[in-house]
Order: sequence, then structure tokens, then C-alpha cells
Amino acid sequence: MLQLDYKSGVPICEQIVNGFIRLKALGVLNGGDQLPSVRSLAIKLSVNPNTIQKAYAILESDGVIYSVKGKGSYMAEGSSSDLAVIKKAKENFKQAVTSANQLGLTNLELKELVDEVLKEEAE
Amino acid sequence: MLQLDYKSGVPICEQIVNGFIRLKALGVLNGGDQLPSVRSLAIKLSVNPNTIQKAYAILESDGVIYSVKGKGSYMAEGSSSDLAVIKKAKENFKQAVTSANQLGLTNLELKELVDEVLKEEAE
DNA sequence: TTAACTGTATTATTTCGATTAGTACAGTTA
DNA sequence: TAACTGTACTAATCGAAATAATACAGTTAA
Repeated sequence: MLQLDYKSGVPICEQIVNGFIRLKALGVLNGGDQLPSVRSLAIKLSVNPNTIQKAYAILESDGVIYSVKGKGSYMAEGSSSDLAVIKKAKENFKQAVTSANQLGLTNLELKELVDEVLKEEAE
Repeated sequence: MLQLDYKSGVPICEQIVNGFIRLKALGVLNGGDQLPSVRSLAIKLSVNPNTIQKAYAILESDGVIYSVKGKGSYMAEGSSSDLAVIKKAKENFKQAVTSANQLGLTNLELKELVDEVLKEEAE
């Protein structure tokens, strides 16, 4: 369900946040679905519960999930494409495209790089 | 000439490396042009000389610049530095693809964004 | 030759963010 | 009541990045 890369340099908390956003965007998790509890996910991922807590707090403030004390945390309703984080991600990517293009990379080259990266990711 | 964002989270050293690569790619700096000295740039950017030293060392190992003890550091000539610039641009872009994909953006969506941006650029 | 530049090297220290650790409190449910 | 849930808080640990302080070596011009 969630896959962490402990040696990627990307903060664990951020990986968890992005992971749930991804699961929502891909339709693996839908509005109303319950997330693992803070403690159980911490054990499963072998990280500190505080790290999960922090990730869930960020997800909630981003409107991706909502939490109910004593019950659990749940995926928020609504289209993932409407999420502010997705919009921000698109803006960041467009910025990257602009930068790469200014450094001389062509449309075709950029698309080849997209394929190259996503092929690696799939493994 | 070089613009740093101290609160971006991106290491200063990395910003300096990318900055000179960008200046080379944009034609602001050309082969043979002398770079600011380690100490003067450190003062100008209000950072430690060791940070500049580290950035220059990375640029030199990447073939973007060359340094002569006692004289200074200079932009590398022609193809070698061009290759380094392209290589760096590709690395940066691949990183952006990975980030965007982690948030759920698909191969197709990313390619559409590439088209969207480059269509705007062409105008 | 000397003074003032240049790059380079080295070690120690500081700083800061991320994470861990431990504990406590509050709400829900069987 | 017991065992779950989320939440809050402080302290400690860890590591990467940057700083600090020197020292050494080559170049250049007065």
C-alpha cells in the first residue's frame, strides 16, 4: 500500500504525505475510506508514531483526509484533481519543464525522460 | 548575476552549482569567462567561503568550469561543459518527474503538461 | 622581493530540520 | 472496563549543511 525509501533523502513524513495523495489520485483509496491508525502504520513502516501523526496532520490541513478523535482518519470526499496539492504539483512540474527547456532540452527529449523515469518507477 | 533563496530549503551549495550551469546555458557566461573568486563571491552572497569552494569543486568535477591555482576559476570551453549542462538539466528534470509522479500524476498527464508549457513558450 | 591576490585542504564547531522517544490526555467502542 | 482511536507536548538524538578558523601553494604586479 505504501512504499518507503529510507535512503532516498526524501523525509519519511513527506513520503507518507505524498503516498496517500497518490493513492487517492490513483483511485486506490476513495472518499470515506479509513486509513490505518497512527500507531499501527508506525509499526508497519517501522517509523515513529509521531512521524505518522505529523503526516496525518499535514494531510488534514491540506484537505486530503479528515480525522475523528477516538475513531480514526478517513479519506476526504471530492475529486483528487481539485486538491490544492495536485495543483501545486502541476505548477512545480511546469516550472521544471520551463527550466529544462531553457537549458536546451526539447519537447521530445523531455517526453523520453518522462518515459525513462516512469519505467524505472514501475519496477 | 546569481540569485539565492536562503529559505527555499535547497542547499546553498546546490543553488550556486545550478546557478552557474544556468548562466552558461543561457549564454550569460561563455567558455573562458572568469568566475568571481571564492572569497569575493562568498562576501557578495553572504555565505561561507567553504560553501563556494565546495560548489566550485563540484562544478569542476562536472566539467562546467576549470580552476587554476593562483589565478582563478573559468568557464570551460565548448562541448565538455555543454555536455555537463545537458546532463545536469536532465537530472533536474528527472527529479521533477519523480516528484510529480509520487503525487499521482500519470505519464500521460505529464506529457500533456510538457506540451502545454512548450506551446506557451513558442508564442 | 614583497604584498595581495588566487585556489585548495583540513579539522572542529555550529546550526537546523527530521526523527525518535516517552508520556499524557481525550474520545469511541465492544 | 479494556482496548482501541487521535492529539499534544517536551526532550533527546541524529545527520547534513553550513560556518569558522587556519594553513599551504601558485600567480601577479608594484
